[in-house]
Amino acid sequence: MASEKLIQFLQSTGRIAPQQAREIAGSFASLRVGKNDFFLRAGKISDEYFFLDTGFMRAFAHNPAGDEVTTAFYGGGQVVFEVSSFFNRIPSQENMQALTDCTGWFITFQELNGLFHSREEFREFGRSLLVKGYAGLKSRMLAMITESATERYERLLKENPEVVQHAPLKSIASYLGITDSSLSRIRAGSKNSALK
Amino acid sequence: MASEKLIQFLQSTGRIAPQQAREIAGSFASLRVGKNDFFLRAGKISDEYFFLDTGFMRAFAHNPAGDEVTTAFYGGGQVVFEVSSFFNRIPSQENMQALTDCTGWFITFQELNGLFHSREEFREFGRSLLVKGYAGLKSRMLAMITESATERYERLLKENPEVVQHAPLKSIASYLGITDSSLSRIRAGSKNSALK
DNA sequence: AGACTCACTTGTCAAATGACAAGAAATCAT
DNA sequence: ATGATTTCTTGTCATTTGACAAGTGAGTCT
Repeated sequence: MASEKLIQFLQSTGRIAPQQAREIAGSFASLRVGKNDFFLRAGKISDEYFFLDTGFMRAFAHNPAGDEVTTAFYGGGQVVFEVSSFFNRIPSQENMQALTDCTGWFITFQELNGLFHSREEFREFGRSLLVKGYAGLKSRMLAMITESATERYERLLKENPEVVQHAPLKSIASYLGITDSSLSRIRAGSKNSALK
Repeated sequence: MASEKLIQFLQSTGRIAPQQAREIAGSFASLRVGKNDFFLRAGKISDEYFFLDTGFMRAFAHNPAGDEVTTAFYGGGQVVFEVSSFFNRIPSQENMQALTDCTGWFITFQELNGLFHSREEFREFGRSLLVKGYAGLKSRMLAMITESATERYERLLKENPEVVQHAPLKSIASYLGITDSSLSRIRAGSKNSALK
C-alpha cells in the first residue's frame, strides 16, 4: 500500500504518532474515481470517509430553479464526505463528483466509528478536522459578506489555484455566488486592467 | 438548580437518558450576562461552553475597513461558544455580546473535555451539536448564493422572528450581507408591496 | 428644557451584477 | 472528419445594491 500521504496526513495535527498513524491507515482501502464519475449522489447516504490523494473533486447542490450550485472544491490531501449525511445517517442533499481522475483511501462510517471508539487520538483528529472545516466555512461566509465578486475570485485564485485549472467556469462562478458571464468578465478585466 | 431546560436539551438528540442528562447538567454552573455585556472579546480564548436559557446574543467580527459584521444570532435553547477558538485553544477573531439580559449554564473547556472523556453519550451529543452547526452554516451559505437580500430577510423573519425583535437593524443588515439602508428599504417595501 | 447621541429612514446617483441572447471556441460522439 | 454539444465570451439593457448625505424621531445626560 502506497498510502504514505495518508499516513503523513494523520500525523499532521500532531496528535497521532507515526506508528499509530500507520496502523490507522491500514484500515483504509484504496479507491479510485474516474473523471466525471459521482462519488456521492443526492438522496444517498454519504458512507465513505475519503482521503483524496490525487485529483480534484467538487460538491454541488441544486437551487429551487434547478441550477447546479457548487458548494465546495477538494484537492489532494483533503478528506471528502458530506458531514451531515455521514454523521446523521440521512440522505445527502448534495452530489460529489470527480473533476479529474482521482485516487485515494477510504473507510466506511462503521469502520470510522470503530476507530473513534478504540483510539482516542483518532477521535481527536476527527474532531479537529470537523472544527477546521467549520472554521473554513465561516471565513468563506465572511468573505461572501465583506468582499466583492472580484476579490473573492482573486482570493480563490491565490488560495486554490489548482481548482481554477480543473473546474469549468460555471462551477467556479456558482461557488463564488455569481453568474458565469460575470465571472467571464471578471477574468477578462483582471488581465486588461492596466490596458485600454 | 432550575436547569430543566438544559436537561431537556441534553436529551434532545435521543442519545442521553434522563438520569444521565441530570448528572451531566450538574456539571454546569449558572451564568448571567447583562444586556450589552460581552460574553467573549476578540483576542481572548473562548473557554465557556454556554447553554443560553433565556435572552438573545450575537457574534460579530470586524471587516478590514473596521465595520462590525454580525456572524451569528443566538436565542434561548442554543449553545454559545466560538468553535475554532474553543477547541483549538487559540484567540477568537470574534466578539460575542448580549442583545438582552441573558441567563444560562456553562462549563469550561477543561470540564467539557473531562465529560467527553468519561461519557461516550455526551461525546456523541457534542459531535451532533457540531455537525448541526456545520449544516446550518452550509445552508446559510447556500441561501447567500441563491437568494436575494429580500428573500434572505424574509427567511430570517420566518425562522428567527425573535431575533428581529431584539437586534438593531444594522446588526441584522450585516448578518444578511447588505447595508443598513438597503435593509431599511426592504422593510419599507415588504409592507407596501401591494400599494404604490 | 436643551443639546446629544443613536437608530432608523429616505433621496439621489453610481457601481456591481444579472438576464438574455448571439457568437466563437473547444470538446465529444459516432 | 463532421455534426452536435458544451464552454466561454461579449453585447445590450434592466435590476439590485451601495455610497453618501440629510432628515426625523426616540432616548439620554446634565
